[in-house]
Amino acid sequence: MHYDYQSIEKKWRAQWEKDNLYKVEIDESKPKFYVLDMFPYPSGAGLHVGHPLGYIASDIYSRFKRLKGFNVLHPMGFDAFGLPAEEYAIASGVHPADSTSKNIERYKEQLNNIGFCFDWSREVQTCDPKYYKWTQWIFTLLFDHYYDTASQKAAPISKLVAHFEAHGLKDVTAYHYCEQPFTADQWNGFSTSEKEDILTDFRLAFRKVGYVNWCEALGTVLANDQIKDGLSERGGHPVERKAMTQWYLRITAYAERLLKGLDDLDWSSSLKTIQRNWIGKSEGASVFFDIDGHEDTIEIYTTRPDTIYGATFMVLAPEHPYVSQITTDEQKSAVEDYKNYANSRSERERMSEVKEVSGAFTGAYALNPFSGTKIPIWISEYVLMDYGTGAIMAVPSDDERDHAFATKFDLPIIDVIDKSAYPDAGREDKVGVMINSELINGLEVKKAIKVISQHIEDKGIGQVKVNYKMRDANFSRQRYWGEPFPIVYKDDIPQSLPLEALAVELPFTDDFKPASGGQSPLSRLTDWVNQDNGQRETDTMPAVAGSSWYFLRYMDPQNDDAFASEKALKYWDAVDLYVGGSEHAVAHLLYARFWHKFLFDLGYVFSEEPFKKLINQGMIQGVIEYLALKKGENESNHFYSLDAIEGDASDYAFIPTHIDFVSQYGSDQSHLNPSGIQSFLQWRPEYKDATFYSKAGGFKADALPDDFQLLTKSEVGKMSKRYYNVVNPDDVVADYGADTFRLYEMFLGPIEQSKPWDTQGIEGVSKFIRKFWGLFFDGDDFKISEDEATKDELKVLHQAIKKVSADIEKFSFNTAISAMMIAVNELRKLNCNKRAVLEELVKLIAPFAPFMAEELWQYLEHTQSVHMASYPVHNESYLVSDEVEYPICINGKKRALQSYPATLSKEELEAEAMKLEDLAKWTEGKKIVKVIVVPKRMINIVVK
RNA sequence: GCCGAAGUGGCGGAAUUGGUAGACGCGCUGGACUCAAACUCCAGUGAGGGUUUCCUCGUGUGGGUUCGAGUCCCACCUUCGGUACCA
Repeated sequence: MHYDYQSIEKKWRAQWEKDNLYKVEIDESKPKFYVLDMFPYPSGAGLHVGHPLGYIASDIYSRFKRLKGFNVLHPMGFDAFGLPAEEYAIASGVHPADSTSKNIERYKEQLNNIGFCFDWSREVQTCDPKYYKWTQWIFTLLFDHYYDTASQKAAPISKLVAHFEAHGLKDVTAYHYCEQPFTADQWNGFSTSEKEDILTDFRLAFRKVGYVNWCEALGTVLANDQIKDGLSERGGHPVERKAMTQWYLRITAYAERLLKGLDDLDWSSSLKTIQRNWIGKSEGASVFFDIDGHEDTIEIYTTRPDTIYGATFMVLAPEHPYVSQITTDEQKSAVEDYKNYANSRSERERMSEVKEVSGAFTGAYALNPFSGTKIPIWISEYVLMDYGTGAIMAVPSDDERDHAFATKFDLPIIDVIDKSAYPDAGREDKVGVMINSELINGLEVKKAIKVISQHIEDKGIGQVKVNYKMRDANFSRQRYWGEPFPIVYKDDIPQSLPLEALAVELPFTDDFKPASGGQSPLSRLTDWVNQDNGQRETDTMPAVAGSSWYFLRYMDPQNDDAFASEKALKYWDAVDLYVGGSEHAVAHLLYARFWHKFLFDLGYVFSEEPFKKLINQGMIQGVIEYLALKKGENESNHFYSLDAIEGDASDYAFIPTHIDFVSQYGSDQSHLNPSGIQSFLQWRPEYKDATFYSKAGGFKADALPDDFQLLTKSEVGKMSKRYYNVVNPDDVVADYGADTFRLYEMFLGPIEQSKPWDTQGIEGVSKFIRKFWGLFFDGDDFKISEDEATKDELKVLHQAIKKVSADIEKFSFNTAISAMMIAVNELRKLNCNKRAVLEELVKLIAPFAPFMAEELWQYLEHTQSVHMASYPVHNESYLVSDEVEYPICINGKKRALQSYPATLSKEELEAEAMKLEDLAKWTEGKKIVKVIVVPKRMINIVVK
């Protein structure tokens, strides 16, 4: 019988929806399993074939776990706030709420088309006030807490205030940035505003003036990961540094826990490394240097205190607060000029430039605390205000940048380490013996670091210190389409709103353009801004806000009294398997871990880490097909086949063409044939008069020879609207069916790997599906035998069960599919149509091809869904063979193949092998040194 | 530059973790069916040589360990991803 995937899939999609087949509830009688996908941003372009890769993998795993008896939570939702909808609104006038909900509908349709087992009753949309009410609430918690370093967890600000009232800053155990000590009396005398200024240095959500990545064209601040090569990732606009008051989250308080927590996570080592590098822990010392003729001292941070005798100058960041105080009159103009220069330079200029050393001398001198030498203080942009203390001791002998700086400005260099024992060591390697360093001469570097650090602490000029590269997270965006802050300013003092006042709903507007002076569009809505109790914050939260806790909401999505009930949070606990792209390696995964730890500290969640196991699916890329258009006078007129290009490739412009027109797409032979050229011209009529050149010469479009080929340039790249290479899963599903599509994406290779989309092989899995189907039919009749299965049939079946189960557990879906293909091929050879075998096989394939499996299950006269059945378990006894085929090797090279009864012992096998006549020619005249027998594997005879 | 991952047929990729390299699929070649084509089915398919049942080479390159290496060790090359003045 013909396998009619279209009617089968349509039928079951409707039936499953009607039955609420995938709805899950808390069920204490079953073990739970939480499978999560990174929820998508619903863009206007819709899903392309790359998006479902991870979803298919997690879907198979979810279905497998359910069949294995787990209560599986497998939800889906939408990361619905974000820049693209707003950009689209500015360009088209369509309100982001409208375009977003339309896009979400489209996404859901596409997802359902593929047959995912999402429990849609648990859907979450981050732009829904019912959802972001809780995003705002968590923010208020962050605002109202600080990090207590004694208990190593978050604690309420009220506790801190009580401490201040009784003891001032003294003995406070908190992670904070407050530098001015104060007593209890002073605190109690402070104004509300002064108190708030101090509390700001403690709150986990706080405001500060920061240097931010300002994008004028987009009218907003961007995160580092939204910038590529100094340009905004979206739109490619220039980005500059600008000082603004912004909201920040004090994620740095959690740096150590975020770092330590990685150790126990089942994530790929590369992902963990990325996070470790991002956190960037370093151990060193902070040291105070006296300034010649000034009261103040400059604090520096170094990981190489051992080289302190080699510190021949100091460098401050241009923004360092001391710069103006210490600069001498003679140097004032030079320093001012340099500060202006550094400030004016955009990120792009800094990054695109070849490293060129620049700086200015302040005219001031510091005193090296150990050698006592007067050393000049410079400023340079290579020292960053945001890292360490914004000041360094420069050791040109042992630091590349300091060396380059010293060379350029002719500053002294003193060698302090004898590295003659390590000829391969570089300038910054921590090896060698100290010289020219009075207190530590003769010590090895590692020992010297310890000894000098002790001296530093003993002298009271500094202390051993741990530093992190990670910065506090900028949490403000000057945009419309995001969560409003639950903050009201009263006399400029920010106050968090109580839960009863939440959600602070995003007010309606149809004017999305940024307001002047870096203000969000919300600042124009004065009725909304001005409240009885003060003025609202007009910035909105960044996209990471909503995605930092969405996985908790799925556990109890309708709850209006809590972000999720304690019962749900305790039952579902944490995500057991998280599948998503590595592009979220830093921002999302780090912030989500941070929020989760914070909620854990407060007792709202019951696990310290949110994502126990994480798999990064690779990207499915597109192939971009370019046409070579000759540059020059008749710009729009001359297309060249790739093999007819004359001269330099830079004389040609390569314009992307729609991949639908290209024959042998993605190969070396990709080309436009005459009908492809006609399609191209219909699409781009401006080229209708063009001439097309191949090696055979130039032709007008209406005079192309039949065999004309215009070779195109194929390049693997992003699948994107702008390259006209987007492949919509709906089309593939329409052509081959969802089951084939699912199987094919999995069959392409390991899910972690990236690969270009290529439909070449899809026929293979399509054929497999039809063969599978065919096992159940004789002509048009469903025909199944109730006879007992033979030994051979059972062996084939149980081999498949064993392999497929093991492969799913290790996410090796491509090999699981091969195993099923092998089983089907073998059963066809055996003409097997026995229920005892085929019924098990249907369950085996159900997670991969849910529609076909369900249809066959119904043919097999079951009334309950196959997706609620239980997964087959293999029986080892069917797998044992009576005979084992042994390769017989001479010196490790296979020379013969021989079957022996499986029961033979090592000694018997050796004796049997020695009798083989085939081996005579290899052993003749040689001495047999030894024989290695590995039972069930191989026999190797070593001769000399 | 630094960190991470990976290099296997014409292609996507297997290889029980040190034990028959190339499973499975695509593509290609030949054959059957057909008036013909598609579908389907059968056989072959790493390279080179002997052409029958055989031999040599072969997992990025060069070395090493081992009875035996795609797998382990050392050095190098290439590709992809991350990161970038982090003191």
